[in-house]
Amino acid sequence: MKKGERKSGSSRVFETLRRSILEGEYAPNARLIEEQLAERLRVSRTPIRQALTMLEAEGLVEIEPNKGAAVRSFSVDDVWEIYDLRAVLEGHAARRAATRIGRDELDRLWGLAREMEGKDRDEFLSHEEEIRWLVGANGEFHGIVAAAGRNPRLEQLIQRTVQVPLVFKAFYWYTPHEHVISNHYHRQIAGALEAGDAERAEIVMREHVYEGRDFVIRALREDMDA
Amino acid sequence: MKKGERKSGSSRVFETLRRSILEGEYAPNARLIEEQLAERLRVSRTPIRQALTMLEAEGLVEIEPNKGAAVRSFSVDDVWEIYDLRAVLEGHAARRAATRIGRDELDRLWGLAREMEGKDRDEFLSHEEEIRWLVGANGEFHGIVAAAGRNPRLEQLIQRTVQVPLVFKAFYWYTPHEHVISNHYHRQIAGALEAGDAERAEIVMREHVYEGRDFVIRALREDMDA
DNA sequence: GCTCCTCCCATTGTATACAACCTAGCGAGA
DNA sequence: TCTCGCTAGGTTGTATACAATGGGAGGAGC
Repeated sequence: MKKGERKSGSSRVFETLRRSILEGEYAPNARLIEEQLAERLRVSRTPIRQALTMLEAEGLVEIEPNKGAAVRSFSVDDVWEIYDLRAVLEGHAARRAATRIGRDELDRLWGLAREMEGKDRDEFLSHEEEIRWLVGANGEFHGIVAAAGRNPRLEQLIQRTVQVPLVFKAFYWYTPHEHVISNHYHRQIAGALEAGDAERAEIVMREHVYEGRDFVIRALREDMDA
Repeated sequence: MKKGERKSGSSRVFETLRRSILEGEYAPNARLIEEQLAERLRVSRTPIRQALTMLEAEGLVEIEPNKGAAVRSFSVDDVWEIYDLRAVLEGHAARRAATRIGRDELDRLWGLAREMEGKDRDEFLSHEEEIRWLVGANGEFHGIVAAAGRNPRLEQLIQRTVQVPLVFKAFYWYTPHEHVISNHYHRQIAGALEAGDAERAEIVMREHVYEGRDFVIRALREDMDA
């Protein structure tokens, strides 16, 4: 028996649009016109509308009644808010995870931490591919911690809070220095979790998030000045 | 048709269904059949489907592909999860609110605290009406604190986390003793916020939430035994 | 009696037709 | 020139028709 859930058209549309938005294919504030999307994705407007409704709930698009949907834009204040939430939510997840995480999850965390440092990874990737890989690996790392908190609602909230277009863009701006810092925190987090030290896990995770926040905000300002 | 009603059909349907579910009009796990709802609410299936999609995002209904929507049910574990989140989210909101809340909001908090204690309230209400009033007042109290955290995303997360059918039911189970405790915490919270004591505001709010959690869990177990 | 198979119907998923609405653009009058 | 109002085109909101899915009743075979 396959684990596969039968994908209805609307959820395929939903996932497609979500990816496109997260990867920045649609610019912030770009209008999403139902008929255009329908034609592009070879479905009628019905599943498009359903997907847009779901995307609005996820906070990725904004729908104004009788005016339509647009890709949500994120101001510097929004970024600040988001990271404030991430610190609280992911910190709490880390705290819970410290007493709940399993051996296999810890192994995966250490493995990811090593790989993100460039070790155990000998394939040649283009810059674009490497970024994409890093986004995935980093996402998986944080996802494992979130899941190890063993509170599905918390996990979902984190998922929704983290998934914004900027996260993808941010990795383009990272310099080797930022990666070193980030990797350092990943090891610290894995260490605290392995030690079962809930207090330290939360603190370190929060610091990691704040570090990311400060960098992204700095980068955003520079980007705006340029 | 009355003038000034700008709301589209689907959002009216959404609000109607939401209220009904929150107030327990539809039992947990009850199937929500589109055509029945359509007939009852005098609209076609289209806005019904849209509303159901939104309700699923809010976590109030569960939609299984090709099988339809059902009112989501909440296990004891779910309740535990929810209150765990509430403690973190509302605690954080209270912390933030301590340095951001305004005079008028504080006044309203004190006013609500007094009213919930039965003071300044001389109308005669039936038990049903009183419960309904208390749910509203308590919701407003917590809503003000959440809003005073000045992070709209946090506020929204709290809203979605708090709004589950059980919250409404729980008030039916409260005895005078529980009300005394709850009111005591409300005063403590307002006091900490007025003093600008962020640390204490967070701690007291968390205690308040945990108090509620323990009571609801106890009540749920008794309810299941009976 | 038990299992399996098939068909049927209730219900959901999608497409399309139509109504309501918003906005841009033009022109008339002050 | 500026403002107001009107019309037209484009887009969203809703209704309806049709296709696809799933589950259950009932019968055939053992």
